[in-house]
Amino acid sequence: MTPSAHVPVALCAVFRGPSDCLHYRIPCRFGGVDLVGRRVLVPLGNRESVALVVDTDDQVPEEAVQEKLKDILAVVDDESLFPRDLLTLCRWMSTYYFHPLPLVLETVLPASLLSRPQRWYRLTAEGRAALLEGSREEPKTLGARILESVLRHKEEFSLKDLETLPKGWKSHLKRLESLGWVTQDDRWPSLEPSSKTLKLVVLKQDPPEKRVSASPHLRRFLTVLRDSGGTCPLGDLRRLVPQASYWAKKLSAEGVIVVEEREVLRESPLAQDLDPGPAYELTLEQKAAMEVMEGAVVSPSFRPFVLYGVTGSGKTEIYLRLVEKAVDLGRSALVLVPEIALSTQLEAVFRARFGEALAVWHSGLASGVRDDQWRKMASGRPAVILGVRSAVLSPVKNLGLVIVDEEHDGSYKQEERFRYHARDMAVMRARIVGVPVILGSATPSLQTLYHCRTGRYTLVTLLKRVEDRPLPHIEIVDMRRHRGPFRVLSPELHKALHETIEADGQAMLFLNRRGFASFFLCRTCGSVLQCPHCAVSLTYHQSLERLLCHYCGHEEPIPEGCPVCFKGNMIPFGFGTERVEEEVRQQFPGVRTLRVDRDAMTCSAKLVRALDAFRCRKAHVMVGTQMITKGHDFPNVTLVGVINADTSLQISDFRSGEITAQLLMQVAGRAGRGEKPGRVIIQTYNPNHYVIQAAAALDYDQFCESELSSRRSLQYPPFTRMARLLITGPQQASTAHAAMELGRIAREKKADVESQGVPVAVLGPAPAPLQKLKKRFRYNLYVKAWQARDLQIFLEKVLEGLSQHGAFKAVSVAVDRDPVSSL
DNA sequence: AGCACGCCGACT
DNA sequence: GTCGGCGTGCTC
Repeated sequence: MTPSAHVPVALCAVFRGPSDCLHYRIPCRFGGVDLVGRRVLVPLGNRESVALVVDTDDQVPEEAVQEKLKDILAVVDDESLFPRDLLTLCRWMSTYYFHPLPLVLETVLPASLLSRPQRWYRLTAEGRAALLEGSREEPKTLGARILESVLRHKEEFSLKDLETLPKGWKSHLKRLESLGWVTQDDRWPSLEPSSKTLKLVVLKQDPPEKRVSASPHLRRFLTVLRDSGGTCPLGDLRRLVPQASYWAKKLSAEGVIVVEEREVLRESPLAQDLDPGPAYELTLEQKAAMEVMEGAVVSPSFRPFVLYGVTGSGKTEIYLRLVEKAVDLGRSALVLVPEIALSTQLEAVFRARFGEALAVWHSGLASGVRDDQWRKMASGRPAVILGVRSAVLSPVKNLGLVIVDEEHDGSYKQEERFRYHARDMAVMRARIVGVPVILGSATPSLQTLYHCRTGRYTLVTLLKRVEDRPLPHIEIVDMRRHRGPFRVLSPELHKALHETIEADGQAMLFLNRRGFASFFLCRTCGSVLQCPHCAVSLTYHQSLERLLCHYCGHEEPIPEGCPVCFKGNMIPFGFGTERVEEEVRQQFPGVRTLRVDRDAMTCSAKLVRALDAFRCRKAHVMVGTQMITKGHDFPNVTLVGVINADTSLQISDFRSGEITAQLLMQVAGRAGRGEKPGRVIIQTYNPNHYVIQAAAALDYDQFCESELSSRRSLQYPPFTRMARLLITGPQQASTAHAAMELGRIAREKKADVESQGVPVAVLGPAPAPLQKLKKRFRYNLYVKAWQARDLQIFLEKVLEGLSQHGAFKAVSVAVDRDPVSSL
């Protein structure tokens, strides 16, 4: 057949299929409808797969492809699953992050929408007769025998039921099929919303007063019902009124009430009621900030704003009012928060303000809840989405405003598989839709501040704390002067803790290291216990009495003696949060402590409870990691101690200074949020380091000034654009070889592109700081360019044809664009 | 990701 | 001699 240009063709991303999108013909019966964003069933090889139509007027590149075009078999959805802007964003991300579009879409869509129709099998009449005949010879393999037994006893079954069978059933099933003893048919997994029904009690008439006064439970039942406006979920009544079920039954039989069943979407389990709090007057500064940003919300246009406000300057109230504005105008708002900050006061505040319209989106959501949230948003009524990183990929329709709170936070960057930056994607999404985006922080990233200077972003500042609370007093303790037990709590910090507790205040101690001791060392041979899967030492956890790898989760018991020399004793070295807590307990008997880190806080509910307990002053001292630094407001905290300010400075990365400065400023911001003034003690071995000095002066601007100028002279981001190529493989030698080879290729292509006037740089390869992780060896190769598009061109050239290259057989190359971590 | 094809060890 | 192990390679 001659290839015809008139055949309509769809570009499809096949789920659980090849990493490139494939073309399929659109049969006439599907003509005239827009298939983009809908799922279709397509033939792939000898099977049928589910795919998402990504484009319909796509040009088929080669004639060779035209000849093998197959037809779309069926259209699955009645309408697009995606708001158009989200699909556009996905395609853009696929290109920018060098991540295959089908894989991007697989991470965006809930799992329930990815699955194929299931194949069901049943015995035919002929087959039943044959299998029940006694004289038939038993099949040889165990799998086949069990299969026959299943066939005899079960009416019908899917492939899933067979997965656990021992080998041999697959081929036997085929044989039975060819004999005509077994038939199969395909069924779609149920696509109905897996919602539950809510029983709603509606008051129809008032029962006679005499009866009501006779029963206190009935009286309460009616009071609650009336208080909630005559309509109340039965579940709520049950919780508040004894014997509610009995009365509901009785009253509905009498016609006093009606119980309606209504389908509801499951909610996030974190939903909780809270009163909206007193509406308060905005400060002059806040009003001015509102005025700058309001316009872009009212008549939407793409405008990036940076809300640079010191901790406690009231950024949240501005978010709330702008979101309110967008919702009032019938549009939706997307609010991104860092990982840890969810399930905190911010959620409560949003819940109180927006109630039903709020959808919470976080990684801990059960899959069913996530499916429902997806449907809720795709259905398109105006909503406020409050969520972590992945919420930037939520199918919110009719977006009117995007907010990224604490935009400098590292948790916006996904550090595995699909390494995207949610803050950058939030800006991109806002740009695609044409709406304003607000990046808020007390310590904006240098990249963001740089965009303000170049005029791409509009800077809005809040310099004053609400109610003019004073900034905390910062003290630096030179730890080089302290030995022995004072290495954990210096005499200065000890004294401050003592004074704080005496004065009935609360203290927070921060250390970004979990566990009791950082490593276990043999006194005789000096061996340090390492993780068998990663190139890191194991951390000693006293509470578990075990050694843990913080990177892969490996754990093992404490060895009796040294497993290397069999002579020495192992002793713990270095310290983490567990040890800090123990020191406090020992040095301050009777003082109540609370430890907040990943080990103590196994679920978000526990974290919420712990933070509430601390807020209610159930503990004097809270010891914790990153977790305690974000977004919490503890009015009674007057002392903040940074146990070791150097941990994040030691990271071998050009961003370590920026990260440390932000961390210290944020931690300091936790002190003195109430009426009492705050005090901050920073313990460090580098008291003269410019980052520590800047933090002590609470002068973030000054820090950024000097950091930016050094970044400029070193040609680092934000003045250049970087990408990291992470080479990993199961063998040391072949991975190292592939890394070298990639370096060679990159330098070869560098010459190519530079001859066309595209200046780029190649750095490395070098073993990654984490040389081995989860049984894989790791190497880094950095490339950089002065323009994003130049970097794109260069990366495309370098990666082109790598899969065919022999050195990359068992070795994979991951692209980490705009890397945040060098590990 | 599946599922083919294809080339080497333990069984009839 | 077969059955079946899982190593590469393609799927519009």
